[in-house]
Amino acid sequence: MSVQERKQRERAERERLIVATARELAEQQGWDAVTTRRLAERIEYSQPVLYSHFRGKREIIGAVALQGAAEMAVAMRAAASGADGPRARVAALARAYLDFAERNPAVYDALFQLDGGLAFAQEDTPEPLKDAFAALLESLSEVTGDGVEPGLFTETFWAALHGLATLTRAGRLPPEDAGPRVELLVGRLAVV
Amino acid sequence: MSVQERKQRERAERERLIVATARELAEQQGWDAVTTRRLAERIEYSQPVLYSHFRGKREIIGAVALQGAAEMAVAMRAAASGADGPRARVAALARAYLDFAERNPAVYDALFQLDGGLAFAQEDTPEPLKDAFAALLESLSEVTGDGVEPGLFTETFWAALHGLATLTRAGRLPPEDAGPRVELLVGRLAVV
DNA sequence: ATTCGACCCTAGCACCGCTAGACAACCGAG
DNA sequence: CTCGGTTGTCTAGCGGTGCTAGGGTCGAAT
Repeated sequence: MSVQERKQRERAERERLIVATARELAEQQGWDAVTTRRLAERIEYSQPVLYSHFRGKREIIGAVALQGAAEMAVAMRAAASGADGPRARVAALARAYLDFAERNPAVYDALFQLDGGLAFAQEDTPEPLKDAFAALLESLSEVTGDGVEPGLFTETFWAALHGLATLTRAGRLPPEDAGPRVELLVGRLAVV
Repeated sequence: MSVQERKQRERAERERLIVATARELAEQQGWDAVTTRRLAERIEYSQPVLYSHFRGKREIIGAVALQGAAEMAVAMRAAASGADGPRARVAALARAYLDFAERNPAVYDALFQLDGGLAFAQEDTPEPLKDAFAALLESLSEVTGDGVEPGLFTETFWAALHGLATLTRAGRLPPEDAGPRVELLVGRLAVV
């Protein structure tokens, strides 16, 4: 049995390598540069090996997205716990969100921009995604205000942050006033 | 001279045909289906003809985007002029924006999601883009509130709408509560 | 009528995601 | 210890992509 176990371990290790390499390549040169050929070459296997781990490129993107969601949840909770009071917490959360998007553009794209074949906002949504949303909700439910469902508020707040993140990075918004825009958003949306 | 003029006219007409066909194909089957081969076949010319009008696929996307920006500006002003009072005007504007994004997904993508090679938020930004932004600013500057620059407010409001539009269409947000989310956003961001 | 230039098409390049089928290496049974 | 069979990997190739070089045709101007 130990032989099979070793093989399984090696297989899992190689799968991690694939995901890590895809992510690295995407962060370095963008997702367009992540081709199955290049990816295969970097992990020093032939292309078909990729398809023994994933159905296709889409699933690889999905795997990177899940990894990113877990990291994002951690980052959100860290930012929230480092601030005093609901208002400051939400401000810190918003800044941390945009910071994450800016520092990990490829991961952010895998999560929210590209098709990774993942289900969102449903029962069969993968746990990391649900948890990342929960991390936002934890802080945002403190400033939701009366008569509004916290889930709905979180969705709206998140969408606003997402808009800022994507439009800024796509060059649609000038990067200079990023700070004031976040302040404005938090100041108006959060009810203290 | 009249021969040259006729040729120029025919050339311009064909260029319009290319853009219209690209847009149509994109709305019907998505931008992935807009390949130079398919596009060439539909306009009943060979591929290289496309390249005598545009540098490449990117520029075709850009042309569709410019067309869309002009239409969007018209739609925004129409929605604004049909409502009484600043608050109702902004609500109508927001609904019209999301409606435009939902009804013309391919055009919306060309504008804000894909790379059409256009400059945004700069001096050399094409006029239609500037004007679409101006159309938003006209209504939003009425509800900006004190101590906030209307341009900054418009950018923030727009980003929030963009987030709602893209996340909803990408299946990241459940479509059911789209209405309440817009209400919440307008209610909190707009200062009456 | 002839030359010349503008125009368009055929054919092809390098790349893409993905897969069929050949081959080698290794495991377990006799 | 040998031998079948399974498991795993690779080479090669399919149909597609954006884009372009080069040849040929056709009409305008001399």
